[in-house]
Amino acid sequence: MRLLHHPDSKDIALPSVLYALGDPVRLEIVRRLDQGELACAPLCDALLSPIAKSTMSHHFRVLRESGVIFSRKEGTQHLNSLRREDLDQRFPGLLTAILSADSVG
Amino acid sequence: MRLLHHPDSKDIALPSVLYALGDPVRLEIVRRLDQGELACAPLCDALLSPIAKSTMSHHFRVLRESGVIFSRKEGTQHLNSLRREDLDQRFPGLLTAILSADSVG
DNA sequence: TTTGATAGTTCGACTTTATCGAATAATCAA
DNA sequence: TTGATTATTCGATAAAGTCGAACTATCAAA
Repeated sequence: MRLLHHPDSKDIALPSVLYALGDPVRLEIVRRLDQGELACAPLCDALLSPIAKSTMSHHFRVLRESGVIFSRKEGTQHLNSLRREDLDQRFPGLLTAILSADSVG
Repeated sequence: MRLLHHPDSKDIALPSVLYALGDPVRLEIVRRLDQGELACAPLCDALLSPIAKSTMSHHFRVLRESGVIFSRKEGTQHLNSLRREDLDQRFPGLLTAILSADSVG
């Protein structure tokens, strides 16, 4: 198993973060992670439209490599969480504005 | 000349806005438009890396159709401006957080 | 009007990225 | 070891981005 790459807080770039969040599926993932740590499978099940596992894997990688989420391995599953502190420190107000926005928006 | 399409304020969607801003060139355009209305050409000249006119045209379309900018035709040129009020009303704090972020971000 | 210059858009080709299903790897429990 | 669960990787197809060339629109000067 390859080590999961997470950028340092200082290396989290705004365009990458916005890009990562600029996809409806990934934005929905982030909304749910705001409630707490979750594995891929329950997130996948919770989505409105069915998405292939491989595609979900891709979405998690984009979120992880942009610095939006942190993934830790626990048994057979990966538990994902929002990097709230890092993001708040790096881009104050951004995550709050995004998560407090009308979810229909 | 086809009419330029601008979404109604209420139809501005968060994922689309984040997607539009999730590109370094478009983010740079928005940063400059925060200083005031500008046509494409001066923006194009001001960019760090040279971008083809046709590509710039594409970027402006993405920004316009997502509701981030307003474009009005004046003579041979299009003057672009940020839809600050609409965005602030729709997603409070978002644009402020993005524009006040470290530009190196 | 016609000509020329300026500002952007559209088109076709090529490159890059996204999505999917199938196959694979990793972990745990029986 | 076998089987079940969880997620990643691979190869193929579909979608989106980028470019230069050709085109349209507008204005100004002759």
